[in-house]
Amino acid sequence: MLPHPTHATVRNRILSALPAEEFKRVADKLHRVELALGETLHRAGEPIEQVYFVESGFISALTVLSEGEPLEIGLIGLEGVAGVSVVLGATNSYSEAMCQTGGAAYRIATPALLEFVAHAPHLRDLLLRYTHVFHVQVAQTAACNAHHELSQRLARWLLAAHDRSGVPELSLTQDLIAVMLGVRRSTVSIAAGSLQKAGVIRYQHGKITILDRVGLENAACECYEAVASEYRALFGEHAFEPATAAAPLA
Amino acid sequence: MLPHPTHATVRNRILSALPAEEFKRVADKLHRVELALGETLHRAGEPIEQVYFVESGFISALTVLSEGEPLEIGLIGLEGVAGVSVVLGATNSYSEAMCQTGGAAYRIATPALLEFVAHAPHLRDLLLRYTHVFHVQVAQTAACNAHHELSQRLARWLLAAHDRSGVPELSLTQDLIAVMLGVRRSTVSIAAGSLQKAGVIRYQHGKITILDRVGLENAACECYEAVASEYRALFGEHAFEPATAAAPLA
DNA sequence: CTGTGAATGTTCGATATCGCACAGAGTGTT
DNA sequence: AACACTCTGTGCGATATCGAACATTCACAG
Repeated sequence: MLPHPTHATVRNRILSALPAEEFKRVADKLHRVELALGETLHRAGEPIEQVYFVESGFISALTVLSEGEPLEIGLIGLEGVAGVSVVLGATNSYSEAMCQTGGAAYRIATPALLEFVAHAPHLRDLLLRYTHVFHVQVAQTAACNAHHELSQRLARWLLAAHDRSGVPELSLTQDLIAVMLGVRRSTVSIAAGSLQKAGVIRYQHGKITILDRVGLENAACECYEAVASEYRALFGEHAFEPATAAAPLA
Repeated sequence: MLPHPTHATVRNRILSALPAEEFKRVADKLHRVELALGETLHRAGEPIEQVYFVESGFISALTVLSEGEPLEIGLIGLEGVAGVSVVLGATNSYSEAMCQTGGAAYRIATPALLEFVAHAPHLRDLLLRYTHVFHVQVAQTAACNAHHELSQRLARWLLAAHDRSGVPELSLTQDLIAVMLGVRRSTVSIAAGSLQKAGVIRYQHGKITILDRVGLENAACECYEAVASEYRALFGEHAFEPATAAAPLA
């Protein structure tokens, strides 16, 4: 894999949406990095040195509460960027950004990105629009956490993960999902068991396969669709679809 | 009250932080409006025609879930702006903005604001920074809703309302607070009763008085301080203090 | 094939909140 | 002073999830 992206092969939705001229300018400063499972890109409270345009896999944004466990507030995949808050003037990360899956990204040093943002209007607009839809995702999560049952939230989360990873088979343990959703693993076990009985997912030891995407959408709360539609409103109809959405799922 | 703000008397933190030259340019386009209790500034899904720089009282940003009740995701007071997402490129509001208290604001038509943002770098930077801290507030709320007990969340909310309104006596029923926090009124009644027994607040028929600010901070979860410190990091040490903070509370 | 560790299933008492109902207390109006 | 209405207190069965423990099943290494 080349260290710099090309406009033809880049998967990240923001980079691929750039006009050729801006893409060419920014591509030189982007360096491909492989993301290991469990790798932390940004730590809460610490400076954001690099910004990551996700190419594959997905990143969890986690709020760390002092008493104990982190809790996921948003997912970032190939539709987005980890560390985008530097564009708003933040220097340190308020959240933890962790790769849950293994994957890849193009990364750029924060000062270089800010330099481009000041002189590349399309990139700036795309990053601001992405900031907005990420904000909507977080806001919906706040309401969802307060009001929806775990079974619905689990279905929503699996849909979001599917969208962002682009593959129907996810390497995820129930233990990990429990931390993301802020509940006990045993509660996830029960909810996941129901989904499996209903035939919409299948899982065996850390591998979850989505068998029935529509069934999963029906099992999820409205929050999935609310976020997806905001993406579509700002990025167009196909912005949120995984690259391999057309491929058969099973 | 004059229809346009003056730099000497404006209370809104973003407007008052503008350099004189930019303030003068934007002041002409700002029109003072009184906000009635329960008035809706923006409706979910509808265009943001006007942006409001809050002068007094506070605005709730609410996510409306289809099944029923709205749920508050953030509070906006004189430190901020309602409708700031237009700066990120959004045209429609994803949330409901409602005035919970009665108050006042300076409002500006969205196209006029966007015109200024393009040519007033300080205003743009301030609005982007405010967008960031509001985002942090929403993110913290997402975690808080999932993990913290109502008694802590209630204390946090009262602190935030106090900061944003600038007065220790708030006209708020438990019924209203219950909707904001997404719980039953009877649950609020129990939590508020504990706080009153402990002597940190007092309330009678829709009036809540904060008697012991420090006691309330101790009763609140870390989420209050986490958001406040992010404000301080981006707006300076005093950005988040109510104008009347030095005045005795009781 | 077999053992080992990880992942998952299951149970159970405890708890916070729900959802609802009704009583009591305060405020403003006539 | 009496009334009406709003706001608040309280009780109670139902429920989702907690928190913890233990049993079981699967995948992989040797």
